Amino acid sequence: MPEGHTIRRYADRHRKVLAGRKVAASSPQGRFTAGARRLSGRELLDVDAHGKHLFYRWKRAETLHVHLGLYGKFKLFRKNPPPPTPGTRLALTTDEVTIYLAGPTVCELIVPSQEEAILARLGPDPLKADTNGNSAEVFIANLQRRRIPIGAAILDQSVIAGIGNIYRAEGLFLTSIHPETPANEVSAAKAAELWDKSVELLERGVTEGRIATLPRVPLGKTAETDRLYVYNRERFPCRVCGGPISTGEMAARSIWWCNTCQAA
DNA sequence: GCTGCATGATGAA
DNA sequence: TCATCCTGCAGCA
Repeated sequence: MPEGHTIRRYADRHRKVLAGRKVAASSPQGRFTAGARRLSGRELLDVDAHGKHLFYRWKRAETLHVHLGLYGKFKLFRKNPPPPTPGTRLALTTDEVTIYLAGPTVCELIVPSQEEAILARLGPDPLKADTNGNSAEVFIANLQRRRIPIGAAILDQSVIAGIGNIYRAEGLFLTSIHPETPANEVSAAKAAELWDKSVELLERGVTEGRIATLPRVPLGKTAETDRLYVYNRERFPCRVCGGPISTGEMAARSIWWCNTCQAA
């Protein structure tokens, strides 16, 4: 379930439990044995997140780069960890915690030039808006350079980093932008609104640990569609106007919108 | 128990 | 545009 908020939470959690400690590493699955051996026993210095990418920095070793893709997951155990499943790509352990990583698209060691290349092809991260003062302007400029529909543009991680399929649909709905609108035809003011809404939604996701876009959602178990406006809600009326929710495909992913609330 | 789909991204065609 | 990576789970028998 990894959009940008999930990745940020992993970074924060892993920094908290691993930074400043020597970490034992192994690859139960065997597909990262050499890398794990290289890291094992080193001290973790810091963990960074940008968009959906994670960077683990070590004393006297290369940087561990992880991208979870669609299936990847971390699991953290404080004590009595179960044995790793056969698919566990990487196990990180200290005296206090055991972390298992399964199913990532990327799990590799990289040198600084490779990290620079990764960051160079990522757009601004709404979760870093306060440290990168010109992020909104960069995002707006990125949109103005593209003629593709904005619903496709904001899934492109080089335009804005960290948005996934749920935030795409919800962000466009909450800013009344029709997903088919060509990116370069969205006004700067509207684009700024979309950036601000993305910041707000992702920050809320980090705080709450799940994606909720309705103003008030009861804590505890709720169906996903009870927390959202349009995503996966083609069987429900629009929460704002009562009209039908439309669905289709854009950038090879399903998308949902309201033709009335989101003007073409 | 099986099937298909999912909050992602890439590389081949 | 499509197949692939590879995991978990909802929905259905």
